[in-house]
This record gives sequence, structure tokens and C-alpha cells, in this order.
Amino acid sequence: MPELPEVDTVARLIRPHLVGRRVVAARVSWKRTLGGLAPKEFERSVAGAKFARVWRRAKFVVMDLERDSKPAGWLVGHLRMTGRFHVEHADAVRDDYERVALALDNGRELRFDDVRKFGRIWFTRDSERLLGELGPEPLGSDFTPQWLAGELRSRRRLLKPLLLDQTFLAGLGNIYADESLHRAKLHPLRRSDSVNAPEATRLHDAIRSVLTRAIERDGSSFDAFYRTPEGRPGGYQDEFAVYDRTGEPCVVCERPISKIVVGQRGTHFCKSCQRAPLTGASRAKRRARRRTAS
DNA sequence: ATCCTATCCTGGCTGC
DNA sequence: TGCAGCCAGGATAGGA
Repeated sequence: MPELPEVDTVARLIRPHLVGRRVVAARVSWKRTLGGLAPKEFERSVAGAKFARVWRRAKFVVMDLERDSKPAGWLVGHLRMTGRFHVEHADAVRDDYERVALALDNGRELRFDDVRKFGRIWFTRDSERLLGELGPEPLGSDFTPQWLAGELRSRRRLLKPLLLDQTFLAGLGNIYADESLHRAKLHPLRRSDSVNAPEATRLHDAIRSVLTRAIERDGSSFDAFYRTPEGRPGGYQDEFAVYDRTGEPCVVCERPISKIVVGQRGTHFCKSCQRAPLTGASRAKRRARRRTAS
């Protein structure tokens, strides 16, 4: 599903079609996509505005608008599971699941399709309302091994749900959380305050390298949903180590990949490479083994 | 403080 | 072939 690498790809590929263009009109086929703003109000807010900048924050596509060279609010998009932005000629055939479209001043349209209707396009004059509570960008300069080690130590949460928490770290979703934990050789059920400094550094480096490589491959496509704005699938699914590979051999040790549910999310990992956290029972077993050995 | 559940949605899958 | 029922998944709200 669209996570940081996919959203980064989307922003990068729609940007050249939008920056400098002006919105002429809006077409809204599913009101709730606007997050509560009435379609008329939405159209009034964006019509005549010019796209000044198109960028990404966490999993949000952020479009800065201006009028007369002055800031005039933001269009903020979230793809959730099945949302898709793309730019087409106005006469191009429309997708069955088109929810919102913005006509541009060059005969093209920015379209938002979304099968499951969870995606949103907000118009706001206060972008902090939407973006203010987010944690640091994993590829930004605030995200350092030292910061991560300290933040992990100060909480007592399971690693997997913590990595999915956008107020902790912004941009990881189910795929890249699983991939990062495997690369760092950390079990998804480890408690954050049990992670030592070298392990935190491993996790930091794993997150960065996984995301960087996934961006290079234009994200991951393993079902019918995510496609780039140009309609092509991403390529990172070819490099998955654990996600969607239940039962297949681990790329490191060749033992079968396991799948469990953590925090209501399917979680893929290698039992051999990512050692389970010690429980009371496993501590006792370990002691017993040691006694037998000696 | 943290976890758990329900909610929002629908296409696609499983099982009968 | 048809159909019911379940599932995935990001984010959030409310309750434990």
C-alpha cells in the first residue's frame, strides 16, 4: 500500500505537470473524499489558484497554492490504501473509481481515483492541522541513530506498532516496517526499551537503506492497486525480503518466513534471523539448557 | 502510557 | 456458477 516511497514517487512524477499551472474547476464525484468540506466550498477555494510547489511529508502529498504570488492555502492528499493521483488530458477516459478531478489551465486534469474511498484530498489554510503531529522524516537530518536510541528507550512499546505510529516516525507502513525490522535483525515483538544502542543504529540504517532503495524503484506493487502516476508498477516488490513472502525461504538463512498478527496487522519476519524477545518461559528454558550443557 | 476494537470501504478470495 | 462471508489495509476515535 502507498507508504513513503510510493508517495514520494507520486509527488515527484505529478510535480512537473502541476507547478506553475492554475486550477480552473473542480469535479467531485464522492464528497467524503474532501474530508468534510462541501464541494462548492472546495471548488471556490481552489479555482484560480496556482500550484507553487508539490512535495511530500510523511505519506501526504502536499501542494502549496498561491494567488497573485501570495500563499493561498494547501491541497493535501492522502492515498490511504487505494488512492491514485495522475494527470491526464481532459478528454481521456475516466476511471470508474474517480473521486475528485481538478481541471487545469492547459486542458489537462489532476485526477484522484480511489477504489476503497479511504483516501482524502483536503483543502486547508492551516497545513499544520494535518501535518503538525507527525514524527520526523526517516530520510531527514533529525532522524539520527542517537535520536532513535533515545526515543526507543523512553517508550515501552512493541517495535512493530511503534514503527507504524506516524507521530513517532512519519512515513513507514506495514511493508517497510517489516522489511526494515528484518534488515536490522530485530523481532517485531521486541519492546522498544529493550533495544540497545548498536541495535538502534542497525534499525536506523535499515530504515534508511530500505526506503532509499524503494524510492529508487518507484515503490512496491504487488496487487492491482499502487501504480505510478504514469500507470507503471513499482519495482521494489522484487526485492522484498519478508513482506508477502510467508513460507518462502529467507533471503539470508533460507528458513521459511513466518507470519503473525501484531497490533491487528499482518507481520512477516524470519524466526531465525530475528530472534524472539525473551519471555519468562524462554529464560527458564535457556537456564535449563545451560545447566544441561555444563 | 499503551493496547485493543470498531470504523471507514470494496474487490477479491475462499469455501460450499 | 453463484453467493455469503471474510480479509487487507492507514488512520483515528473511544474504551479498557
